[in-house]
Amino acid sequence: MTDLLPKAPALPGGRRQAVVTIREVARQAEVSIGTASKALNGHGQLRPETRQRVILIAEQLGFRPNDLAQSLTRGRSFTVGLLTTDSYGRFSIPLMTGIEDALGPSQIAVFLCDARDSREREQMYIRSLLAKRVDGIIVTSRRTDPREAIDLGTSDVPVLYAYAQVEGGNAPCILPNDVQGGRIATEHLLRCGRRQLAHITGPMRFLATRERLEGMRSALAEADLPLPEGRVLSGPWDERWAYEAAGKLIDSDPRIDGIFAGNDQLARGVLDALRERSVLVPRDVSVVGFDNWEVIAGSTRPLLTTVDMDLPELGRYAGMRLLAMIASERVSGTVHLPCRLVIRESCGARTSERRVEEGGDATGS
Amino acid sequence: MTDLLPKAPALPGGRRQAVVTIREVARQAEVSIGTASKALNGHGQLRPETRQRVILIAEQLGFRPNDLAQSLTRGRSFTVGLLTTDSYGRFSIPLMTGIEDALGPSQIAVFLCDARDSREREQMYIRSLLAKRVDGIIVTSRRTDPREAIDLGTSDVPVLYAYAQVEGGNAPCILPNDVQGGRIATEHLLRCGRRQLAHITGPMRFLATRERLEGMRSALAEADLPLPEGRVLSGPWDERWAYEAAGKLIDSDPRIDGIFAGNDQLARGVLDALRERSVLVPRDVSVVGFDNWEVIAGSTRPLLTTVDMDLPELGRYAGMRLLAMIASERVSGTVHLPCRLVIRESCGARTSERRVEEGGDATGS
DNA sequence: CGGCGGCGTGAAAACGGTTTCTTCGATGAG
DNA sequence: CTCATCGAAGAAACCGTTTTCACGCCGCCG
Repeated sequence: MTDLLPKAPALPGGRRQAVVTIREVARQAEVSIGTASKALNGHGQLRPETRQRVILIAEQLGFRPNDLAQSLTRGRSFTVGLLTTDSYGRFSIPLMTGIEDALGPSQIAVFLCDARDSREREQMYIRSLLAKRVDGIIVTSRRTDPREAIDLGTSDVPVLYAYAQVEGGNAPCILPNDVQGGRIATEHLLRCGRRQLAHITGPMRFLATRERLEGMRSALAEADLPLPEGRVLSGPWDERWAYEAAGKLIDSDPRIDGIFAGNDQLARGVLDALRERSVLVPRDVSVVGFDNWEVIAGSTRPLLTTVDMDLPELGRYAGMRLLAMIASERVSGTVHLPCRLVIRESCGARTSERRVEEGGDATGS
Repeated sequence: MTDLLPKAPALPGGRRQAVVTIREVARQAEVSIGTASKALNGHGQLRPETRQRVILIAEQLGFRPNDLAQSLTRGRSFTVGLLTTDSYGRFSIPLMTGIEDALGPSQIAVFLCDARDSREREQMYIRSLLAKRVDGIIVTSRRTDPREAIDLGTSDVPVLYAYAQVEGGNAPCILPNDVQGGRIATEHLLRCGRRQLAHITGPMRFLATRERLEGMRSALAEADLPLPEGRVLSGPWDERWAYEAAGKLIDSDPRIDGIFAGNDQLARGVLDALRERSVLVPRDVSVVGFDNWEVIAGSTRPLLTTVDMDLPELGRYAGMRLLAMIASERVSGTVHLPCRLVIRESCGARTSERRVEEGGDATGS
């Protein structure tokens, strides 16, 4: 009599597992479990009539196959982990958006784990992801400096680094092309007729800082323009520092007519300093930022022209590559994706014509 | 002929599942699978010697139990889903931090899903979470206006709304106390000796906007001060609008000595407008913001005194309640958690003494 | 009319664990 | 010396689903 009751498994308390299993579907459709499975998955050869009947019953009952059981037999979980140290979500959320877009069609879900810059938390998450038998792991971060590879133990789950890279080795990494980003920012300033350029940027210990500067240098070199030491100011990623630095710079060197800021926050500080000195942007000086962080670039006066790393696209690309790795293709090496310029008001371009400047193609290395 | 292909082997290609199973552990430890399981989980009665041997072998082999299999027998997955529509991560990431803190000790992992404001995506994620047999779902959003309840079909998985609420019904919701937040902001202005207060805030269709205003009104009423209609300006959540609004306001009504802004972005616009008019903050006018969004509040001049909703704490609280629900406790009704004031420079308080003002206790409703 | 080859279906073995039920031997009490 | 007891371990059922394999039935051909 009561032996029909599911005998309340591990769930403490008395909550009933209202979930309907394939057993129940099979019973009501008066077929075997195996047949029900085939009917629902479009496999095997069944009489169309039978198949329809099973499907109908399943729908009526609101049957949803248990992913856990499916994963167990399939040997994979249709899930990938996104491991991040970016606790603000500034980079990881747009990245995740792109990854989901790439993985969605394959029915793969993405699991975001925030390691909060702690080695132990990271290791904990890795173990958890491996235990969940994820199909792959994407590692991302708050900046693109090389980091250690994650430790997978004996597992051979595909791992890919997106907006993050590994020191040495040839693990697959997807990165924005900071050099090209610095170059298009500079080229845009030149195209606006600016010749006396300066750079206000973050600490030189960051790879991104150095690469953006390198891009600027190369663009200037092509135009046969110098970049005197005094016009490259490196400090903390701090708006107030940029404000002060820009103030001093423009006071001591009023000929400057174009400033490339290492990120949007710095650019904002620069704009403030200029405005307070009644230096008009973009009439007197053009300013370009980096990041296209909407909350900043969309509210400065004037609106900020800035470089966009297109993180969603980077995520999509990463997703595609991970898919290939899951399909056992050997993927390795670093790929740099181009940045694009988002033109707003701070360089003097017509705001009506809100174009986007593309850089080169993706380049392997 | 190709009708044999669809059987798409779980793992395409030849990647070897290098993972060691409990079978392998049992074999090498020369015990049965059941015994191995007991040894590793501290169950059953085994000779200490046997138990140790199994554990040792398991460690050597780097054995990690397959969560999928465990979840299948246990009937639960030790995973909860965090469903958000906040594509910036501005609210969901801090919230997630708190949730993880609360759930971590119970070995429960958190799955962040970004529905991106699309009903279909949301439904898709819900189905996916249910299929993964999550132990619970926390719904969050970008704003706290009531929304529809999510549709779980026949499932009875515990659902909790954090920084989000459901219209009607008595689903469990955890919200910041915007009224109290508005009140402590106003009280602080009063404590700084300000008497001619104004409010620059977002659209009145947002619940948060109305509640913060209500809090301001109640604080002023207690102090027997009026809040004339003309001193409450409602517009878009847009820094530039606030900049212009504050400018006009202060021009037309120079007696104003305190401004409470509906969020930090608006506060920033206000500060800019005042600075351009050489109105000194905090000497002439005090300004309080709302949100304590570090990227803004930490870089205004002067640094912004603002209300913090303490999302991580809200998350922790939500996590605790969800835990109770998972343990089959009946939890319902809305809970409001207090906001706190983060004192920086924009109100004239000593910056050295960086205190935090607490509001009342949590209040059920 | 008897084998034969589909077709449609059910039975059963996986997947990797947990848990209950047995079994078996050693021990202590009567 | 016998029997009940207990400790330690193995056997087996189970979780929900997929997939392989075997089986019965049908019509067809010879």
